Amino acid sequence: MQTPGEFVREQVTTVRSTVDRVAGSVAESVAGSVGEKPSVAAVSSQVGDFIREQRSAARVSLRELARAAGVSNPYLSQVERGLRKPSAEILASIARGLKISAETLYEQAGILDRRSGNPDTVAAIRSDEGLSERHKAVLLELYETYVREHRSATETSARAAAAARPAAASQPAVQPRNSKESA
Amino acid sequence: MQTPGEFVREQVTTVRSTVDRVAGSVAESVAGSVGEKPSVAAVSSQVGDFIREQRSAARVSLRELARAAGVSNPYLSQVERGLRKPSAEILASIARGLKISAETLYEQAGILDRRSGNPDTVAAIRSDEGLSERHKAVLLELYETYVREHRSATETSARAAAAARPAAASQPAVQPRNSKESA
DNA sequence: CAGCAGCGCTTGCAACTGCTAGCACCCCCG
DNA sequence: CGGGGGTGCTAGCAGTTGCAAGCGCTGCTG
Repeated sequence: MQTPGEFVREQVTTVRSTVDRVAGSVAESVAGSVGEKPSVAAVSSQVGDFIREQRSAARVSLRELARAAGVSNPYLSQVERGLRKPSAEILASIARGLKISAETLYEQAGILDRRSGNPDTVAAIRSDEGLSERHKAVLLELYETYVREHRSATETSARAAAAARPAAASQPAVQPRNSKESA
Repeated sequence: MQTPGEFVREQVTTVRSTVDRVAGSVAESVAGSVGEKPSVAAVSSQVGDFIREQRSAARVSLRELARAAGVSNPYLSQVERGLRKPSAEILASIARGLKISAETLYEQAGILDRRSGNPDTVAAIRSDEGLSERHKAVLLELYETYVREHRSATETSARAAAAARPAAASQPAVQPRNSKESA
């Protein structure tokens, strides 16, 4: 029987080989939704629709929002109708005008991927100076993977305890073994 | 002892960096008189410097990164030198090529606010309720491994820097090792 | 009725982004 | 020496972004 330390070490080794594969898709998980030209048009329309929704909800005219945001109203109109694809700076300005977070619009625009997990943990890893940027990216990706697993495992076990184990085997090399060890 | 070629190369490098510094301050003082521009120029230079650093750390040529990122190498060169301000999409592509998260580059570019995290990554992971205990252990082990690697790379770089000081090779030779180990 | 204020949108343009073609330089080989 | 491979950068250009000037429409007022 393995000691806990050995078990962890083995996991780390397994994780290492997985991490190399995962690392290649790290920024892709963020950029993937921005990569393909076809979806760009849809995304422009999405953020435009979203802006219009928020503006309507706030009962603000296009000109009022444009003024508040510091952008031209014709341009804002074009953005809302998906005719133009605004830069991040413009999105941030519009967010300010709408009194919502810029990240919200970035996500709608497909610029920023929604992060799972605890923002504090994410921020801790991101700001840790003892890590290289690449290692940060790898840890964050793994962290998110685990959080998603934990979440789905929690939901699955809430539904049917018997089905919980097979469902946990949906993730790559790491989780299956983990699952086996606990069984 | 330096060869004549090395000496000339060193001189050219020195001249280059001087010119860049002077050019940078010129652009800054010009932009400063326009009001908003200064911070934009500074930010463009910041993300460009950061990209160059990460690229050097990864021991990747400009062309290789450009290829990996799917952007043109002249454009990447201009971005690194702060001559152009890339869109979020381009930043995400570059991040993918560098195998780091896009958010990192967004932060450097001033598009995304940096969230100050818990200074203690270990504590953050430990107290994260979105993780199972096993996953916490795995993440922490990996984290420690990475920190150790980073630390030894830093120490190696400190030694290498001392040895390399006469050659004045402020360029990478140091961190590539880190990159190799993680790759 | 005309005039005014508001609404959102059209049009043309300057500035910018990201690219291609090519340059200058370096190193190595036959 | 010339040729090949690599490096990073220059210059010109097409397409895009964000703007200003202006349009057409609606409702209200004297």
